[in-house]
Amino acid sequence: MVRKTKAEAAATREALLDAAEEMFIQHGVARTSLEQIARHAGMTRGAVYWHFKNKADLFHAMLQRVRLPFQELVEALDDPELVKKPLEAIRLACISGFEHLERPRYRRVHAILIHHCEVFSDIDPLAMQNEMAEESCGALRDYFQCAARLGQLRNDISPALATQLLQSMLGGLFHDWLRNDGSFSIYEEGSRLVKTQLALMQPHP
Amino acid sequence: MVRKTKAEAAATREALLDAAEEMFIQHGVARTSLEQIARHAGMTRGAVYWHFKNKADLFHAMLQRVRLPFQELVEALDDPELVKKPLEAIRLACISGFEHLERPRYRRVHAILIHHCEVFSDIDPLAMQNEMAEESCGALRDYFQCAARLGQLRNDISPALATQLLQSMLGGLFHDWLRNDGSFSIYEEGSRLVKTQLALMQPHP
DNA sequence: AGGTATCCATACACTTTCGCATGTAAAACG
DNA sequence: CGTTTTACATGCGAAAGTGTATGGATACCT
Repeated sequence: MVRKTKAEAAATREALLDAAEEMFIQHGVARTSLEQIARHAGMTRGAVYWHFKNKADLFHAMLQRVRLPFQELVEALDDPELVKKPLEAIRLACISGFEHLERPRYRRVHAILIHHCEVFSDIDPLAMQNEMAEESCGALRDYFQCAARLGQLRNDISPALATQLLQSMLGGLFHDWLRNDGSFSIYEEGSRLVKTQLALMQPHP
Repeated sequence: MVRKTKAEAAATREALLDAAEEMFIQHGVARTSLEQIARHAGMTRGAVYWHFKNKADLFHAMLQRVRLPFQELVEALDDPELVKKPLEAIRLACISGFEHLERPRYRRVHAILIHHCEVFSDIDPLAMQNEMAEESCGALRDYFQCAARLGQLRNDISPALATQLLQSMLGGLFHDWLRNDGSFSIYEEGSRLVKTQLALMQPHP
């Protein structure tokens, strides 16, 4: 059995990516050979080299399956009332993000990107992380500025400062969660932390 | 010239560790060979294998040069008045920690541990990070509990929640700082963030 | 002063991995 | 239905890295 139908070929490609995820998170990116990935998917290296140029190309393809931009999380809420309550919009967007992250594939790939891969050849994971951080940070800032204009932010805290506080808190929580192998629910913990932090930032009643 | 005096031998050992730091942070741990480390220090692999058992042993020795426990930071303050002001103790300890981290060697090694190394053979960087996180987290919790007893913490925020908030914020800031290659001062940014966050947690005047 | 342990360079064998070249049977296409 | 292309498996050469064995010159000790 050699030649497969087009659907089967696409399935083996996905299977290779799945196998790569599991091997990467178990042994690290650098320590897993293309042979191990292929064998774990029930294939040989020939399949890998047919679907991907090399390990960097495979790695890049793996990341493409989990991209989630922050702005889309807010837009997905699709509630016109939220323009009047930007802090609430932030809270709901964070919760939505937590839900996404708890899906196994998202958790695995982000854990790989942050904890299980070094710089190699084509790919610079730190640059990718910076890119994602900058993106969400910019969106956050917009909403905090909106909140400040509406008087829904303590006036002794600038929008920029509020952004940094929340951004750092989210990042720290995210890293803790990944580092502890998802031993707690980032959805529950994150919801509590974000709710508390945003409450602290609101003006006194 | 082969046999060196004991002081010279110790110097070459340090030089090897210095070279390892630079190569690790530049190319990642897995992608740098012992040959590269030795050549960069003006030696050959023979010197490396004399001073260290293998790469994992060298890596471990590199980490031993920068260990800094959180509790010692507080004790180093050595101000008896601080037992009455636990939040201030936390703030000063964080600032002291930031000062340590800005020293180039500390920054380099932590960046390597967090961003430039994968699990390999003997060493599990995630376990090390968890150990360090647990340690500082426990110390933080003690001080927040003390603050709660003294009525210096908002009573709608439990000490555990306050600990998680600050811990996450510090971790996120730390990662951002390392990821951005120290492009901003963690001392200045961190001082502002910690000061603001602690102020938010205090009861209304 | 002589012997020995130290400190490091050099050389060699071995393993691992990569990239490519080739083989091949079935699916896709006209 | 014949031809071409696809979707892999297999095999080979080259390169890199590791661990160790050996050599040698000198600092250190008695």
